[in-house]
Amino acid sequence: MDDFPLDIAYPDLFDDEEAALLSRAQLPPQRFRPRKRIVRAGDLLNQSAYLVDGFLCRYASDRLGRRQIVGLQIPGDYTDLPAYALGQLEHDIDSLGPAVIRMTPHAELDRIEHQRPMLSRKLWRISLIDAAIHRYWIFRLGRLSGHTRLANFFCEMFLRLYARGMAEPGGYPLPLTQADLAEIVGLSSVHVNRLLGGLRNDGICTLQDGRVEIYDLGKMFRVGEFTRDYLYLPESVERRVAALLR
Amino acid sequence: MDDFPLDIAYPDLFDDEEAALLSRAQLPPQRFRPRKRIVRAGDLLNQSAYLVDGFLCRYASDRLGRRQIVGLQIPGDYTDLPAYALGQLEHDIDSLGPAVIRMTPHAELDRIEHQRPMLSRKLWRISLIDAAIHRYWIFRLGRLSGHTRLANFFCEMFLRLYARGMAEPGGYPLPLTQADLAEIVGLSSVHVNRLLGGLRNDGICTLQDGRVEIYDLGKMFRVGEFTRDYLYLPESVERRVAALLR
DNA sequence: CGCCAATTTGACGAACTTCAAGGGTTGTGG
DNA sequence: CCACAACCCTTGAAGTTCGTCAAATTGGCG
Repeated sequence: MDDFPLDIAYPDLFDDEEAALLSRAQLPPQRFRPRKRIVRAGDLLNQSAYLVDGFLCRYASDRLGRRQIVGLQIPGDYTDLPAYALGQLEHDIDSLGPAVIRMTPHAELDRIEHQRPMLSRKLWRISLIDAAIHRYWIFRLGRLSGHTRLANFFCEMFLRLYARGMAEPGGYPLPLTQADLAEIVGLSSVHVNRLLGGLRNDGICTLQDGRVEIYDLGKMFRVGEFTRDYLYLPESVERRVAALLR
Repeated sequence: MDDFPLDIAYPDLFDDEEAALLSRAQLPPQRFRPRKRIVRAGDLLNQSAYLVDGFLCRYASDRLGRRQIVGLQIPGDYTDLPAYALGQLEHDIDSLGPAVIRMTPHAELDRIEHQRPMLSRKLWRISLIDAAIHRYWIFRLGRLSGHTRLANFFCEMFLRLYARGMAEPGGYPLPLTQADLAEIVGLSSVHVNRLLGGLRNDGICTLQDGRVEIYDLGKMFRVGEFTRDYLYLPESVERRVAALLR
C-alpha cells in the first residue's frame, strides 16, 4: 500500500480483517521535520495519529518553561487515542527526529466502533497499556536513583522497540539529546551527562548520535532493576525476551 | 437503593438511564478494613471495582520493598477499568482508610457495551482522564521541587474531591500518614515531615488526622504552581472552581 | 501504665542543581 | 577555504536539596 515500515503494528492484537479496516481508515501519510509541534495542548482534535515512523514526545512545562517529557511514542504507536474520547489534550506533542504520521478521523473510528465493537475494545486496551506505562514512569521517577533510573529507561525503550523488531541486543535507535533525556528522567542535563559517563565506564551502555549502544544487556537490566510486566508484551514477544534475558 | 453516599458519581457524564444501568450491574457493596489488599498484581480479574466510599492507593515496590504510590482513588471512582480490557493489573491496590466497593462483573460490562455502545465510550473516557492524571503525576515528580510538589498534590486532591462535593475551601478528608504522602511525592518521610512544617509555617495548609486543613487556598494553588486542565472537570464544576480561585 | 504507631528533631553525608567555561562538530555564509 | 554561529557534550566548583540514621516526643488505646 505504501513504502513505510509499519502500517499496523500490533500483529498479536488485530486480525487481518481488523488491520485492513484500520489501515483503510487512515489518511495519507504526513511528514514532519525534527522538533516540530504535532499537537498543541487545548487544540480541538477530530482525528487521531498513528505513528508510522519516527519518535514523538509528550511534554508539559512548568512556570519557568522547563519541560518534563511525560511520554515517548515509537513507530507503530497509536499516539493519540486519548484525543478520541477527550476531544483535546492537556499537553503538547513534538516530533523528535523526522516523523511520519497517518491520521484517522474520529468519524471513521466511530464507524468502525459501530461495525466492530471488539475492535474498539482493542483500541481501549492499547490506551490502557499506555496508562500502565505512565504508572511505571511515576514509579521510576519516584523511587529509583539517577543511575538506576537511566538504565531502567533504556530497558523500557529496548523492549518496546524490540517488540516492533526495531532493537537488537547490541543497541537501538533513540533520537534524543542528553537534554531530552534529562527532561524524561527528571534530572538536570549536567547530571545526566555524568550518569551516562558512569554507565559507559561500567560497561553497560551509551547514548550517542541518537542511538543506544548496549555493551551488556543483562547488566543493564540488573542495574536498571527493570520489570517488564507493565508492558503487557504479546506472548510471542514475551517468550523471545525471556530467552534473551535468561 | 442503599445508604452509601455515592451510587454513581459522574452526574455530568451519565444520564439517568445509563446511571441506572450501571448501578443495576453492580454487585452488593463489600466493606474493607483499612490497609487491606484489594487487588494483587497479576491476579486474573473478571470484575471491576466501583469505589463507593473510602480511599484506595495503587502502588509498585522496588527491589528493597520501598513503595511508590502511582495513583490514588477517591469515592466515586471507577478504580479498575484497566482490569476490564487487560484482565489483570501490574500493580497492587490497597485500601487506605476503611473502604466500600461495589464490583461489576466484566460479563455485565460486555452486556452493557452491546446494549449501549455510547456508555462504553464514556467508560473509556474515564480511563483516559485517569491516564491524564498519571501524566500529571509524572510532571509533578519530574519537575517540581519538594515544597511545590506537596502543595501541588494537595491542590489536585482538593479539586478532585471538590468535584464530588467532598471538599470545602477550608479543607477535606485525606486519610494518609506522612509516610504514605512520602510514597506519593517520591520523597523520604523525614523530608516530607519538614516540608509539611514549612507549609504550616507559611500559613498554607496542614495534614493532620487524615484531613487537609487549608489556611489559604489561593496561596496553596500559587505555591503549588497548579494547573487544572488535565482533570477535564465538567463544565458545571469548572465554573464553580474558577469563581473559587479567582 | 505500657505499648504501638505516627510525628518531630538533629546531625551528617550523598545526590543532585546551578553557574560557568571550554571543546567538539556541523552547517552556513563570506 | 575560512570564519563564525549554533548546538551539543564535557568538566569543574560551589551550593542546595534531600536521604539516612538515630533518638526523642506525642497521642491513642488496651
